[in-house]
Amino acid sequence: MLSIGELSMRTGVKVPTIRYYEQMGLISAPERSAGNQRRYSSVELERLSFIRHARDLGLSIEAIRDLARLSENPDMACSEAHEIAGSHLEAVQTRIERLTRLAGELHRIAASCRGGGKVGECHIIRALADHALCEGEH
Amino acid sequence: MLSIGELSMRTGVKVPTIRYYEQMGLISAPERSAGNQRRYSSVELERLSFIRHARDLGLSIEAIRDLARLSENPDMACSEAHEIAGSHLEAVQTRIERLTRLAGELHRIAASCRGGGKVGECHIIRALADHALCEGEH
DNA sequence: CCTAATGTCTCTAGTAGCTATAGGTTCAAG
DNA sequence: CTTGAACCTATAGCTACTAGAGACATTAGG
Repeated sequence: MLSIGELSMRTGVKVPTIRYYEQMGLISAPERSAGNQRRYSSVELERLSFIRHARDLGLSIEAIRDLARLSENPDMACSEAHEIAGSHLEAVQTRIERLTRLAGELHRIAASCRGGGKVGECHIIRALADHALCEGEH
Repeated sequence: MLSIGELSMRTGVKVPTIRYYEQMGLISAPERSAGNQRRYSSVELERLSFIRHARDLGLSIEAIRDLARLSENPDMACSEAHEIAGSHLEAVQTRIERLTRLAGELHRIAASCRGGGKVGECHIIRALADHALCEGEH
């Protein structure tokens, strides 16, 4: 039986976050010690590791709730899991593209100024004030 | 003199967001009509465009507040502006790298399953449950 | 000039995913 | 048995908005 602190260390999920997940219904309420402290078994350790990993991959709490529900019914078809992972992948790729365009723009803006002059002539400020100076859209 | 709705249309910033920016001190409280409605001049139009553009580039409200303060003192050195833009660029690039690694991992996970089988043998679920199956770190 | 439709006002609460604080209780080591 | 760390609940805060309620203002048409 693990205390919440031990569970936290083993999974890398912070203590308040574990309690938060319990509140959100991502993990179920565990047993309690005589003095009302949470005591976890290896089942919960695995479940929390699963959640941690999925969070690291950027999945939302909602998506994880769905996946976790699926993983508890091993006989269900896994097309839903496939769909969740796929649509998340798409979202991530979209975000990468967007960020890449932004980085290009920012690079251009930042490079236009060595930081030595006065704000009055600063290209950064000017570029930010005037969208028309941008190369692409964002 | 523009109403808040007209200002919104011209800048692409939604009406409640404009009021929110005013509350946050990003823009100052404008004049009011006889009936207590906000009336904006072109000064505020420019300022809000500036903010909009900077937000589009992903800058935080905090950073924008600093930049906007700078842009009002044209005699100040612009090294600070340079620094803000530079450190933001760095943050964006870090995020891109991280996301790219994640996308690779997700792609691998999603590709391992065509969605036809049962959850019990699903590689997506298994991969999420077991970090050790991952290729890189994240 | 009146009416109806639309726009605007303030205030409050909700979103995601936590994090932090306060004030109290329990546990484990010495 | 005492002490100090870990734990408990409950509440508020974070970012950057968004949504809703209920009341007032403006404007175009008749």
